[in-house]
Parts: sequence; structure tokens; C-alpha cells
Amino acid sequence: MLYRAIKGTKDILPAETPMWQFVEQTIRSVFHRFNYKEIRTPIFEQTALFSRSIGELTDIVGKEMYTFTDRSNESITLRPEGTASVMRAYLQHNLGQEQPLTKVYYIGPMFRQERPQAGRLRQFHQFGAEATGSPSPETDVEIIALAIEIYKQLGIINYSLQINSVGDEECRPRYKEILKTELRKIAHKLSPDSQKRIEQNPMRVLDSKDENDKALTERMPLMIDYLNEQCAAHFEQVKKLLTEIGIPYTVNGRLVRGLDYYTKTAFEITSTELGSQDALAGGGRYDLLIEELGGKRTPSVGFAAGLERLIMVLTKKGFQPPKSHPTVFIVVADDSAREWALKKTIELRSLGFAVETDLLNRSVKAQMKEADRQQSTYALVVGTTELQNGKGILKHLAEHTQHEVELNALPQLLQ
RNA sequence: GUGGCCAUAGUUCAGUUGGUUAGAACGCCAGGUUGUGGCCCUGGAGGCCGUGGGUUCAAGUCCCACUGGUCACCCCA
Repeated sequence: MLYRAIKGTKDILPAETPMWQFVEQTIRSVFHRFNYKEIRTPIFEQTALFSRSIGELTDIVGKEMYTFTDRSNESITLRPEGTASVMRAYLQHNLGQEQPLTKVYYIGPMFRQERPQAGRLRQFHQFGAEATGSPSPETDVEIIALAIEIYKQLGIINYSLQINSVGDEECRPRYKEILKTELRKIAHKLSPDSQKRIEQNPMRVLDSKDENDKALTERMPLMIDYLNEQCAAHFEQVKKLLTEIGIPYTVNGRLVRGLDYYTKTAFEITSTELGSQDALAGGGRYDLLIEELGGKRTPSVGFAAGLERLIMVLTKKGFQPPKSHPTVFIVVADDSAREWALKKTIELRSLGFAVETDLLNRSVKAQMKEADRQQSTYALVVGTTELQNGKGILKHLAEHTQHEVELNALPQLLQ
């Protein structure tokens, strides 16, 4: 094979696009009901936007970004996630000045240069939402409910919602120091990865998957026990509201998001039907990000979700998206009807019908077979005799019935 | 970035201790109905057996390298 798609990228073939389109439509309709408007940002940005917002020390920025210098010698990066671009656009266009609360969603490709595996590609697709301008726990809950509703609409029930609070700029640094002190005591026993994190990102140590690390850190102090009054009250209200609207959750005091900008609420939705890459969606509050990017302090909350993983779950469940079929397949019985068939096909399409006809000069039998394979509702057989008396044979394929029809009355008959 | 497994028609896979023209099913095309689908029957097209090297009289089969895929670690959606 001379050319193939680049490692970690995939062609979404015609056989699969109906599934993608169905899922995208469902997602958009839920966003619409929650009154989130779509925002479309470029897929590349200045590199600094991402390193600044996601965090220099994160794996995403440190080793996964597609970064290159363009011909003007500017450092460009293919977006590894959606929030940074949305916030950049929010600031650039002063969206906050138009209304106090901005609710937007996005859907599109993201890029991270990781080793591909089940549920992980280098070009993958995410959808997500951001609500900017409200500090209230109600907004956190709306965002969580929004993500949950999408899965619910798609019939996905085997998931779990975990929530945590990662504190704010006041209580988190204080807690981090306490945690570091504790971690240093057992540093020599921890896995190499965790050892490295003690100083730079101690909270990640608690989220380690290493069994030994898990056991060692079992009794470590958790952020949720060291929240200041404001963060604690916020977290309590989020939990209370989730319970009241009937969204089950579990509190996981060790949950840490991979991006540095989160404050207070952090959450993750995982599927029990996926392999090792089981996170369907993740998100949380990020009250400091906009300030970090040079704007005035603006509270925000959002989530991001993976489309491939969502589709994997649906496929595993055997879900079949609705397919579209031609309404009528015009079967050309002999060459004298060929021109007429093409003209009629195009005319009917223009009137709004899905119509197909033979372009391969095939036998009547082959055309009938094709009409059947495409699950066309009708086959219309037209040849010399039909054209002479202005009547064709309209066959209803599923019902195995056929009768003569006036060719001029086709638009009415096909309604 | 590290490791395991895999690589034969469009697809899913067979291919016996290395032995002559590499098979099946499904799919595709055509015929059986010289103007009628789904079932059935018959026929056909379609493979430098991932690439390169090695061992051997002989390699799809054994060895090595590379490439690609896949799964896991890591990380995350």
C-alpha cells in the first residue's frame, strides 16, 4: 500500500457515517434543549495558548501536542482539547459583555500524539460545553446533567459518575503542602512515576493506578477534607442538587483532572463497557482560567467527552442507527428509457424525493437486486412500451405488489 | 516513550512434521427467468501469503530486521 492514513488516524467510512451522524444529531439536540449554542473555533492555535491554560507540567503539553513552526516561524499547535480555544474566543470577542452568562458547545477533532490503543487515537473527536459567567453550584449541576442527558438519550446506562472537589487557590495550596509532607515520608516506597509527582503534582499520586501506591496512600489526607468554607459549601450544594434531581454519583476524593485549570468541582463519567480507556467524559469548574489567559476573573464550568468512546459503547450494545433509503429506484428496462430515467430521476430529486437509477447499464434483474439491496421503497420499471403509453410499473418492494401507474402522476403517488 | 500478541482474497479465517497450479465462507459480478429483488442452483473475477534479508534442494510455513495493526502500561475524552 503506497499511502495509508497516518498512525492513530482513521477514515470514517460510508458504512459508519450513519452512526456518527445519528450520534451528532442527538448531541446537538440535547445541547439545544439546554440552550447551549455551538461555537466553532480553528483547530490550531498559538502554542502558548495551550501551554498556558492546560499547564506546562501536564503530560498533554509536555509530550503529546502536535506542535510545529509554520512558514512565518510561528509556533502552532493542533488543539489537544477544546476549552482553551473557546476561552480564547470568549476573550477575543468579549462575549462576556453581550450577556452575563455564556453557554456554548463544540464538537470536532482534537489531536494528541499518544500511542494508539483501544479508545485512543491521535486524531479523535470530542464534544463539550462551557458555561462561563456563573459561580453557582447550580451551573456545575446543569453541566453534569447535560452530559448525563446525552448518554441517557442514546440509551447508555452502564456508566458511573464520580465527583470530587479540588479546592480553590486558597485552600488547595495549603492542602498540597500537607499532602507533600505526608508523601515525602513514604516516597521511597512509591512507584517511580509517583515519586516524580510528589513535588510537582502531588494530588496525582493519589490517583495512581499502581496497586502498591494505592495501598500506601490509602490513609492519606484528601482535598475534600481540607476544603475552605466556601469550597465545602459549594461542594455540598452540588451533591445536594444532584441527589435532588435524581442523578446518582459517587464521591471520589482521589479524582484529579489531567488539566491544571480546574477548581472546586471535578467530575468524570466512566463506562463499564470499555477497556482500559473507559472515561466517557470529564469536566469541572475552572474559575481561574480566564484570568490566567489575561481576562478578568470569570467563573466557568464545562465538560468534554469522547465521541469514539461513546460510539464504541453503542456499537458494543449492537445499536443500529436509522438508515436512509431511496424512495424509488427507476429501473431501466431497455436503452430507449435510459435518457428518460435520468431526466425523471433528477426531476423527482428536485421535488424532494430520494431517487436512484441505473448508471451501470445493468440488466433488469441486476437493477432490481440493487433496488432491493438499497432497501428502496419502490422500484419503477420503465421501457419502450411504458414510455409509449405514459405508464410505468410501480412495484412496492417490501409488499411484493405492483401495478401500472401514470408516469405524470409520480410526484403524487410517491408522497 | 516501554512491553505482549498478530500480519494469507473486499471481509472473517483455514493452510496438516517446510514439498508441486494457496483454499473456504460471506461479499462482489454474471447466468439460471432473452423486462422483475430477497431464497436456491451454476459459473466467474479477486492474493508478488505486509516488506527486505537469511536457513534449505525446496519457505505462506523456520530465523532475523523493518513496517503496519492491535492490546496493555503511561496518560486521558
